[in-house]
Amino acid sequence: MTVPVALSETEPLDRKTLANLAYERLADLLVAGRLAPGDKVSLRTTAEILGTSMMPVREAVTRLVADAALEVTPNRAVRVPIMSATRFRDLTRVRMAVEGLAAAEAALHAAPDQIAAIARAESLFRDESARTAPDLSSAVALNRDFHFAVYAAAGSPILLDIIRALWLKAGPVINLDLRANPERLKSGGAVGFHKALLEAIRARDPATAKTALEGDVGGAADFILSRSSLPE
Amino acid sequence: MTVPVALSETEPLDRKTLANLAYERLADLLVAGRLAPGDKVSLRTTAEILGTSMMPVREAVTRLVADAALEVTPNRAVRVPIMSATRFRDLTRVRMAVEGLAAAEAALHAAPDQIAAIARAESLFRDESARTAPDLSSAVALNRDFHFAVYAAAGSPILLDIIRALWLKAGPVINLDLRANPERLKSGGAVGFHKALLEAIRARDPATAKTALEGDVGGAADFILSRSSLPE
DNA sequence: TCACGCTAACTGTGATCACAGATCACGGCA
DNA sequence: TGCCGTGATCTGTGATCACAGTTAGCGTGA
Repeated sequence: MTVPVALSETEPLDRKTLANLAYERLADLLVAGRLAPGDKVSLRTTAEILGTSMMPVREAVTRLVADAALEVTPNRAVRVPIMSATRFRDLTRVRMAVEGLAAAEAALHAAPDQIAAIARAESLFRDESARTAPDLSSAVALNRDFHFAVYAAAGSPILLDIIRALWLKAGPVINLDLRANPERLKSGGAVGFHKALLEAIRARDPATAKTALEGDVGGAADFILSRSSLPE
Repeated sequence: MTVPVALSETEPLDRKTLANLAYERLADLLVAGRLAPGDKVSLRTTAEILGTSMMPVREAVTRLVADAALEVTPNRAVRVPIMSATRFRDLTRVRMAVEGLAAAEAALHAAPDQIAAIARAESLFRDESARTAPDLSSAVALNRDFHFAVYAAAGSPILLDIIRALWLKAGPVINLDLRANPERLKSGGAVGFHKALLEAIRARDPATAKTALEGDVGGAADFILSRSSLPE
């Protein structure tokens, strides 16, 4: 049996088990900052909310715990980990290195349609940020879309998985902070860094792409650390 | 209550659940190359071997599947993924970048006792490799010990977790190949690269450390790709 | 001898139950 | 009024059962 090329190049999508669906739900909440550090996640309660038995939720939570996106405390309670300033700095360093690498690779390898997708995502995020009263949930989602459009263009599935795991850890801190300090959307340089990143990718300039991304990630981190609501 | 400093700086170890023990067992088998690509892993069978119910194994396998260290085929069978040459190249590129970064950080931040531990591990691996008939299982374990002594010295828990996940993917291919072609232990440059890496760390030279590690990882990968038992 | 078909044994997934331990709120005592 | 003890209710962990689907092997047919 022969299959169209476009189809054979497509990644096998996750088996649609209830556990995978539960995982995606929880992962979305985490990267969107809808779950805050310290929030408890009960297996039975979320199972009831999702309308399933405890089993799929249990599996989803197990995976998130393995990624350190959730943690189970010694007292048998699952919660979003409380990130110390030290750990946040570590996370930011790793993100700048790994996502910087992905941005550089994207500059080298992005196909025309991928560049178009990145440009589209950049435009949507810029428009939302420019509104007088930006919708925070939309802005968070559009920021994520832009970043992952770039990372997808790097053409490395393994790197992409690593970055996804990093965002699960960073989401609660970064996007919760954004909801608390929405002025970062305007005063922060996100829009500028995105524009620079897009242009670097268009120019096939990996070094500048990496620098732009590091500015974006590092800038937000500095902002949060200066407000320093983080313990330790 | 006050606790000794040395104690408070220690990482909280994994809760000793049966699921965690099962995970460690399976992870060890994978990084040691004792499980080959394509090998099937039955939940019930391994549960019986470990003397538990299916439940802990199920949880361990779930985590390994999430890391792509195992996969469940569309026909409901869990197996070690079969790595294509393309994917192996991707994995190697990412490993060189990430583990290279860790090596550089280790050169910058390694404490004296950490350097001593690295030197000890280097020596043990060198001795084993020099034997007329090296024990492959020992050599594989000692190589792992050396590498992770370096990565631990980088002082980044997050980077360490990422690298652990990479080794779960690489182990079956690399260490299975080593068992098939044990001459790589002697002809390959591992011992030399390790020595260079150790010296670079001692000299606080991150660039050289990164280069040495890239040589080690890249050299083994080139050897395997040239033998090219990998599909695609 | 080869091919077909059937059954029996296996697969992961989901649900349910059991259990030990921790938490929390309520009530009684000082 | 303030504090301590206690039981009801919650927590995750492990075991067991049910189910639908796949695989593999054996026997029967041509």
